[in-house]
Amino acid sequence: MLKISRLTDYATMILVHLATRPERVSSASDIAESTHVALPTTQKVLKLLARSGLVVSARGSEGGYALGRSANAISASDILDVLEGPIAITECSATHSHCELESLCQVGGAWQKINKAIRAALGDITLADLCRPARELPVQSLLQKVPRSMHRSERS
Amino acid sequence: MLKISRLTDYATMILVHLATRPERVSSASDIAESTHVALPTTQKVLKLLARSGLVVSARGSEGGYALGRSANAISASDILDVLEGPIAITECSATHSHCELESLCQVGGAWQKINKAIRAALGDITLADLCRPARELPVQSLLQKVPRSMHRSERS
DNA sequence: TCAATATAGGACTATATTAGTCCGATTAGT
DNA sequence: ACTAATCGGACTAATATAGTCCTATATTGA
Repeated sequence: MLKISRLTDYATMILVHLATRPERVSSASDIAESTHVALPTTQKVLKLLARSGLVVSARGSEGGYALGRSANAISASDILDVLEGPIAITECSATHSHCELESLCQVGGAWQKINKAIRAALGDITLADLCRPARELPVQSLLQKVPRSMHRSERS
Repeated sequence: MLKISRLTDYATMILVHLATRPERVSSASDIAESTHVALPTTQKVLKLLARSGLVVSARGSEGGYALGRSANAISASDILDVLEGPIAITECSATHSHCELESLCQVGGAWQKINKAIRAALGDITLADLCRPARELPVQSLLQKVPRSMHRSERS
């Protein structure tokens, strides 16, 4: 819950990188070098982003990628939709459909509603916001333990 | 992102079940039968819940489980903390603290902020809310939970 | 006290998801 | 034509999650 995949993390970095270079296209290898994400992974992410329209691509020599639209027209939920799909917080499996305890089945609906509200809130946060330094935001100290696996170990 | 694990789903169902029976303790096998979750899995979830204090347990004959506190004193984020841990949305690993591209490193901080806002909102949703039909949920407060400075701006 | 009934803790396996790499094809510029 | 790119997708590896099972311990009541 509330964990974004590493690919989404990379995608965000890549998009921020592109947002700072609105004029020109950047090749996958340039982006990989700048973001310190391994090249094959960078390529994979860029392909997903390009297919969704969040970035536009130019093939061939001197080709590369650029933002598909301006940074404040790209929302956090746009990014999540591309990298993780419009996944529901839970799916009420068919095996529960004949459940006689309807109060339990409604729980799934509650999670869905929560999910929808969160996505809506995320729709108001833009890539331009993400480009701004985090320290400009009201700081609330939050000590969270992070699993080893969530670290960006793949970055070179 | 925004996907709860199946175990969390089970836990919620189990808690809702217990919330409807505040007077007596229910054994794991009773709960398994009522929720249609396999017994070993039910036991696993209950053990986690008991360890966290969300439910209290009584061992031995005539033992079982009951809610550790009233349903409106248990929040959605309490449940998530127990089943999924206080996971961060991303974390910039210490080995990259010397990264020369500060703007990219700050992206993680923005996700953290978003995560915190969501968790805070989830802290306001109680087990009692989850027992009620989904349309009565107080989720609209979510939008206010995101720091103002992160909302869409006209800048750039 | 003994037997029956529970939970407690944790090891273990199986499964699903995610990450990462690589290959061949296509496209565009020089 | 040659070179430098993206495109699509297959494939493997790594990781996380789910689910099961075994042994120990506690409680109750006959």
